[in-house]
Amino acid sequence: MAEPKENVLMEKIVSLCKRRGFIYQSSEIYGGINGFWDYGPLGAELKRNVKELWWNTMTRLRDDVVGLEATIIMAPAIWKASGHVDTFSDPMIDCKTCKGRFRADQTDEIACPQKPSKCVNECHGEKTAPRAFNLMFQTYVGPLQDDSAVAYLRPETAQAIFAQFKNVLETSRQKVPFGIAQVGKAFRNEVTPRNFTFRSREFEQMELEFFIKPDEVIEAISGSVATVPDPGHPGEPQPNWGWQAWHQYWVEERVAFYERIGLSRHTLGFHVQTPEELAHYARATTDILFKFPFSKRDGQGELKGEELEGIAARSDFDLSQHQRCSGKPMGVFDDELRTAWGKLPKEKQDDLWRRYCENRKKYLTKTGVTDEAATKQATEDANGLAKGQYIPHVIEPSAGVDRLILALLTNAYSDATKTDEKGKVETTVVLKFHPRVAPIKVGVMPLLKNKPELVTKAHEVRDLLRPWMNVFYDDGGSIGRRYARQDEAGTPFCLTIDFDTLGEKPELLNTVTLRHRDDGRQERLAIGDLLTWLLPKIR
RNA sequence: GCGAGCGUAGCUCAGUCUGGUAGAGCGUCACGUUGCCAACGUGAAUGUCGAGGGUUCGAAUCCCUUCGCUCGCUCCA
Repeated sequence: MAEPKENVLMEKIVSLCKRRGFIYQSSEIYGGINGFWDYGPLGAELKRNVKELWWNTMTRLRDDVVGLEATIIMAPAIWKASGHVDTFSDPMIDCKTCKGRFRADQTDEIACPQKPSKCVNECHGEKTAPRAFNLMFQTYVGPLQDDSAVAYLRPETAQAIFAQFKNVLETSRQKVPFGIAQVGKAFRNEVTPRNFTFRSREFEQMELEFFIKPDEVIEAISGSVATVPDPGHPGEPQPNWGWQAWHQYWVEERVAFYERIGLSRHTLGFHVQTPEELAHYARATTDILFKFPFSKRDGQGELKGEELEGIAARSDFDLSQHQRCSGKPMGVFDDELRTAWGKLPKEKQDDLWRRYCENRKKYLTKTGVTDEAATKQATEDANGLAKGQYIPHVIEPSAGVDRLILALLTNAYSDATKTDEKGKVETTVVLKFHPRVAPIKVGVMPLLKNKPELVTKAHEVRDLLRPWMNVFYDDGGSIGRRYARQDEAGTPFCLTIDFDTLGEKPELLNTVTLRHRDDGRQERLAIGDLLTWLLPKIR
């Protein structure tokens, strides 16, 4: 395989991250630990900005989403209900002869790589016994380390949202449709961490669970479910939206978010999961991808991209599971539904009742409930619908923070080599972050540091801006070198305090040079106008 | 976890084959200088050559183990 220049780009990014203090390897002085990464001074600011923007966009700027911050260790039963205890532990078999690794439950289906005419369990390769690969980190709660004390570090933040659904519903004065958002750490004991921070064992997620009414309920209340328009943003949420409209709405909302922080649509990719790829409970999943240098290529040689976020329509699976496993009701009561139901013609009632019942039964049967018990429970659930009760469905936009950070770094990276008059070749690096995510918003520098009046004035400008944004003060070296340092950190603006600031040209008294990172352009701004100029650009 | 490659200063890398006790460029720091894009001068710091063990009079260099990184199998946010 040709050594692609993409790998060279990745290497440049990794070394820049270390050199400038974005990302370090965890525990480096002890030799490091595989799959764990620390954020340095610039990385911590960048990450904080990204999480704050997400939080503000998803919760504070909306009426219909509230926040949650749950613990990392939860009752282990949650992970039984969610399916993680079972599905995260595929028994695997290794073949010592052909070096292949196979799922133990598929050895009679997969062809042997060396003898494709035979399947794996018929070939003569020397195979290991099946070994469990549980991807959840285990620990013990309390001093006794026995089986009853086993607990897990959460492999996703989502389940806490489902587990606290009723509490939030009852204390937030929200009604379906509404969402619960959470940002936090999650842990997966990945078989092979890869691609810098892209697949880590400890990572951070930004997840929204947006609860909606089942289509049958929409139909009962609004007469019919809105048809989904052509691709694109479907506009302001409407009462007659079913899961498809809501799913499309969230995909477009999320893309708009990425665009607002500098990832234009052409840097993103989309993957609509095929029916075979979908989890059995999912109605649809659209992945938003970013074209990383290490991404695989499609038939035309175009980068396909790697997943930043998945937006899944998960039906009522999660709440149903927790209702079934905890024995606590997870349904909601909807007065509007009860009233509307009473006014429906008998045929319509019967039709909706039958469809809701069928969907409930389909779910219950798939979880292993006997046909008889499933019929009984589904009938009860459908009778509840007629009284205004249902289990909400959910749309889940789930994003990886660290992956997004890596995407922003990759997207921002730009370098150029130039030769000076002495023939010396140097490489200049500019990180073209969108000002909203840039770790340092503005560099403040006196033109010369041996002129105390310049330094004093520069300190004043720094102190003026500091309460509002992350400011970096620098008086070391030539002005060009200081600009270059800020370019490498991705600082969008630099302010230089010069003799005109002090009134050498009286008409320029109390103005500073504002220098733009991406093109070096300069303009003159009054110190008194700085905040009104800067704030809209960084928020 | 399996297979392949790699690991020398903050970064990029030379030195490893042919053992003799560690170097370059860039960066960093201090002082001087400085009139808008990595200017210059002087001075300084930094490595138990990824870690541990072995062979040897002597190991960055040869051998073993281990940790980490990259790539493939597998998995996902």
